[in-house]
Amino acid sequence: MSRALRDVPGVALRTRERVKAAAAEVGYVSNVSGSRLATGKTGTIAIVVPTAARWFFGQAIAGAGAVIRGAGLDVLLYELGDAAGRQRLFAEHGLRGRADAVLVLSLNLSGSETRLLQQLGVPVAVLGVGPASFSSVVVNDQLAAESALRHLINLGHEVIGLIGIDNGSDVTSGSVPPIARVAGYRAAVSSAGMSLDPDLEQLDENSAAGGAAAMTRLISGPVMPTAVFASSDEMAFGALHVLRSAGIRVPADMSIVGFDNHDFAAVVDLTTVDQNVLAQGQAAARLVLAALANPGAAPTTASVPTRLVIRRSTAPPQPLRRRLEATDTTQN
Amino acid sequence: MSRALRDVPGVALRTRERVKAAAAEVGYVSNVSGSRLATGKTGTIAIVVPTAARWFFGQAIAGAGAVIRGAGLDVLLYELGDAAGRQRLFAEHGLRGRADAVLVLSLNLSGSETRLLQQLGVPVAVLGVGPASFSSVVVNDQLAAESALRHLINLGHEVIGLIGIDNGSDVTSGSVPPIARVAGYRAAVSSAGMSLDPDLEQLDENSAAGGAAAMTRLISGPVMPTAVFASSDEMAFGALHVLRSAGIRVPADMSIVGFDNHDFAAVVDLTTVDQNVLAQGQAAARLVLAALANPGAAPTTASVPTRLVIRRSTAPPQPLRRRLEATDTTQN
DNA sequence: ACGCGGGTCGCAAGCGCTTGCAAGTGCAGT
DNA sequence: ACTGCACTTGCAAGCGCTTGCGACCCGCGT
Repeated sequence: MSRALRDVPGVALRTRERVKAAAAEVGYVSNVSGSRLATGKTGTIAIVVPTAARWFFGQAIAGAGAVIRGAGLDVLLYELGDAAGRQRLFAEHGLRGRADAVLVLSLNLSGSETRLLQQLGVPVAVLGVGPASFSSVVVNDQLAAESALRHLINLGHEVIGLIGIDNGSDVTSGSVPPIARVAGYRAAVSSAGMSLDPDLEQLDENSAAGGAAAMTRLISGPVMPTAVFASSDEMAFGALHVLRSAGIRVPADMSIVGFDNHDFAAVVDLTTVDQNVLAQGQAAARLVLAALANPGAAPTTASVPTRLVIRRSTAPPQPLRRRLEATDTTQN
Repeated sequence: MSRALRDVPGVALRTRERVKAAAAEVGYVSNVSGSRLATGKTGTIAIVVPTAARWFFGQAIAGAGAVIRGAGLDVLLYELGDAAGRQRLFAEHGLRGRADAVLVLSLNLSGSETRLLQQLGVPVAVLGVGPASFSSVVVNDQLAAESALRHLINLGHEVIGLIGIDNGSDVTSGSVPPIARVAGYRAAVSSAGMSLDPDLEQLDENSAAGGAAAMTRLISGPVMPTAVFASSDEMAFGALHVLRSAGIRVPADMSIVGFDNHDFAAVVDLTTVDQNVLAQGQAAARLVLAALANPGAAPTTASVPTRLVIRRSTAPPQPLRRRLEATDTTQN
């Protein structure tokens, strides 16, 4: 008897126990498909993500997954992979009926994608800025970037470069942060009375290679900054590599601050803005669980705080001084 | 008519088209739960993994996921998280009826866990060494470690340290490689006519912090090695950090080689053993798909080749020379 | 023109579970 | 001892899909 196994009221305690004992004896396990059909619920939440192979998404998946599993639900993982994969998932009815809710991690949803998600008829929450019709968890990227910049400004830096994220046409990348972080950079620089210089803003793809390329452009440009704000730690890592190869010492010759607090930021002593991605994932999952529990409710927006983590990649600018020999280019 | 939509033979072409057109018009999408109940297949493969938040598993999930999705199946992600989560998944019938097959990534399965998986009655494949009853994809860790060691030996190193993985009681860690890599280290050292010294073998948890701790012990031990083999890149990163802080230059004063070819190995110029984790994930998925297509078949073992990637963290040992000033401890 | 057979079509019987409901049980009140 | 009520129990009707099978249609051969 189904009611006994599921602890539904309306069954005498004795009967319940008898039934459970019998079930255990035979090794009976209720068939999931049957109950899904009968109830219409799948007990599953879909997580849609560009790829699981990048740090940010790994963190977010782990955070969200823990909360979802804690609620007794399963997680169905959809990695978009590339544009074709993205198309496939959204265009066909790839998600229909497979999950009770969906969690979209850091994707710039197009209008039609938003519409398709709505037509699914299940709660949707997004990580990052998204359509107003969905719950979302955000980080104040602009403010966070500004705080990083103020740190550099307070140290006395007057020529500060930007390494920004240029998503280009890459579907595996995130959403709005790129712009917001650039805006934070500009706001802080301007309000410190310094002028904005396009040569000091170098955008590239969000990766170590992109960061390296951007830094290369900065240190070979018309004005050499004494400090650089990188929009992601991965880009900062690439930038550090270039600096090391070029014999430019950090932080003596150049300060650098990143964004993320990636696991390896501590390993390379990178000052960075900590955005707790794990917590963001958890918050997003909680939002979607709340929507599931209370279907009528209006979409909510949760905000996760950031904080600046100061390590040893930032220091006051060195006043005109002769450059030491770069004896250590190969040092790690 | 179900047969028309699914392109099952036995339906006239004209009828099929008519049905499809009508379905499209009404926006009809077949109910997944219904078909699952009727067919007994879920169209889903479960991936069991300690956590999605680490590089290795992110890569493996992405690799396996791409193949699974390519076959038109969904992936259900189970992260163990901790011992309790592991217990929960295996002990209760957490997986029963939810997936047509399961892929276990890098877990040392206990006897009872193996038995429970077998009782699921679905194909199981594992990434890493596992029970003979399951298909598996492996890497020859010992040979790979030996090749790394031979590289150091050929460079002329005669005192080579080991930073090894000590899983301790951590469930979120992997399987057999720790031992195999240590064995490779010992085999190569011995066969080069050098003697093994317990002080040169430092085990710690597989993380940057663990690598740092192990390296600290090595450079403060009774014999100072001129080269070190680290069993994972993450440990090597931590080790590099310690060396930099200590003013020990790489590779001038100390060579170091890692294992993994982690995304950031290139960024820190780390010589390392590339084990194509993405390919391992793909291979594991293919194994499980094959088992699904051909239920009777005996378990297979696929082997993924490794290769040594030489970067700038290894060089011949410097013969007795005076140590330069460590002016650059803060450099990045 | 009639019969036959290959090819289609549509009905209906499940798949295993949930749940409303009628029947049944036991106990307290009269 | 009988009636009434609250609580249990077990039955049966779906949930939406797949699939075996009988009914049917049409065109061919005789």
